[in-house]
Amino acid sequence: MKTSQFPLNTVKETPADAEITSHQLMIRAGLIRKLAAGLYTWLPLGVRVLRKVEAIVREEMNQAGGLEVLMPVVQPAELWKESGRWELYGPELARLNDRHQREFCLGPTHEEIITDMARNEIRSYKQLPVNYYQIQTKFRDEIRPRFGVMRSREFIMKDAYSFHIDDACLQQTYDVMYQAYTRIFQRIGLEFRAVDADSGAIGGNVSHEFHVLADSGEDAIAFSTESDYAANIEMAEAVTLPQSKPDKLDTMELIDTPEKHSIEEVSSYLNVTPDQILKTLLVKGVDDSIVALLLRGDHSLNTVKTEKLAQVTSPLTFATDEEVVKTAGCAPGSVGPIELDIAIVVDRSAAELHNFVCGANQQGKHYSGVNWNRDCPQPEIADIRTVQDGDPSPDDKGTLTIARGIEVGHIFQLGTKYSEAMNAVIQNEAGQSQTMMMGCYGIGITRIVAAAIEQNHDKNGIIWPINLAPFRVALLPMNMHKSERLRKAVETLYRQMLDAGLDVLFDDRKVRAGFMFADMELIGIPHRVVLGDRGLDNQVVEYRRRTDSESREIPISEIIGFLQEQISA
RNA sequence: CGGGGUAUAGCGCAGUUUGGUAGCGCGCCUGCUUUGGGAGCAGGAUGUCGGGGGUUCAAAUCCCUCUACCCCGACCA
Repeated sequence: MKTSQFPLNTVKETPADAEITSHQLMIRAGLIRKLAAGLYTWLPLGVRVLRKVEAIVREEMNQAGGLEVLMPVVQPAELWKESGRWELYGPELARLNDRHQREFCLGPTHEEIITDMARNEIRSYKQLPVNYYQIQTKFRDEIRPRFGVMRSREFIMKDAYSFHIDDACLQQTYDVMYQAYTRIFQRIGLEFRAVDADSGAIGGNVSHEFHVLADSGEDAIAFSTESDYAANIEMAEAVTLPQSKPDKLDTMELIDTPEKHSIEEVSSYLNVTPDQILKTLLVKGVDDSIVALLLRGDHSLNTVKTEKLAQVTSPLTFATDEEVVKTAGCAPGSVGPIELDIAIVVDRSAAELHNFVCGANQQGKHYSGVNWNRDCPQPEIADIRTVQDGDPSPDDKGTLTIARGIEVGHIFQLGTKYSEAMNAVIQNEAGQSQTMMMGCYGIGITRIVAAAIEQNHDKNGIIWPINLAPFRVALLPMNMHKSERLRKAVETLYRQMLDAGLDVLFDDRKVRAGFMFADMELIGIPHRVVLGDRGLDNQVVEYRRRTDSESREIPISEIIGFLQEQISA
């Protein structure tokens, strides 16, 4: 391709409304333009990248036995009412009426549609397992779209849905998809992790997320230094951190802690470390009750884990200050478990404390030297804290490291959540009706493009992994308009590159050298070949990798072979 | 949805306090010179000052109202 036929819509200035690097660079490099909040137009250069991602995903899905389908964006309300999600989904589901006032929605995901298709098309266990997928536009009316295509309202997703006769069969396909996803992200060329995940609103039990590692990621993931254990921090099991048992137990004392409310204040005032202080949080429980949650002072509450407790409400809601006063007899900051007559849950590590400090349920007073059972019955123990960097890995191998990740893929074992609600049954070997098992598998195609940039850029622009690059080679002539001999040589080289199957962008614009260099670095072309009159005299080109800081000379006759080697390496 | 902010040329911004009929940089067009890291000079085009209403001789500027967008919180590929 020549730049004269493929205009680069690059801009020098950073747009005011783009916050993160990938968003800024996508605008600056001319990949996307904003239409409205969370809605983006993909320009030609961006589409080339998008198609490369899609092609890899499609190949690997086909390779893994997936069957491509294409379902509508607009979906009838009836199916959503059948699954129960018409009511459950909330305002994120964009609803609309047609001219006959029939209700529809814009598909945020396609479980209902595929389940409807499957129940119509699949009759017998002999047709199972099947795994349908599509690469298609989704719409979610996000409360707050942000970060460009990272969290947009309209986006492209690869979504796959598998159907099975039993659990074992589902597990098998799930494993195949796990492997396929691993290959996809390897081929795309990003540093990633598969992590244990919460299955959230989609439903089901087993689930894994695939995260591209990047400091700007919205999710925190925890992984072991010694094993392949990895989990979303929401899910990562916090193991008990035992406290060395003291030789003798202190006596419990009531002490004045005037105006000392936070853990830090109490800690420095009493000169005890935060891990010796018990933190008491009051949250709303079922049936308008209040529940106390106890944590070590240096630990923080994990809401995802806590919401799974039977005693508390979901979503988790903190008690108001008035409710705290009414329940504990004092304001937040002095609350503790002693003689507190409500449901109490203590975190595993907090249950290990001895001689600890806690609130006394009297304004401005704490107890010190508190011990479980002697001073206060030990409450129900649960894992309700968020793991921290340096915690032991739950599999007992190594310690946990916390990293930031961008969720680009998520696979679930749904079980019969949708097939049961929508009566997707088949006949089994014994001739009886049986509800199908389902799995579902998503990849954010548009998000991958942003994540790739987030992980791979420098001050000059994007650094594409070779398999995502809109063009793999940039061919830059120096002042071609002044030298007919150079023009001929570069045109010849360009044709030879095309004939050799190289994905090359030939910059035939009449612009200065620096301008070309800056543009090609901004749009992130991995390999750069420069040819000028001087090089022509010596029959050499200058070659430079996007990640290199120096160029090297390669004989013109060898450059194509050299590039092919570099690209396949 | 709650809290905060912004809206002036394609982009980035000044002008608003103190009303007088719109400007800077980048980009764009033309010409000349230049040409190995986003060139220089000269000339040029481009604005319902977010929309509507009001006050006034006069509104980008003051008042009312609506809208869009951005940032902070809960969701997710």
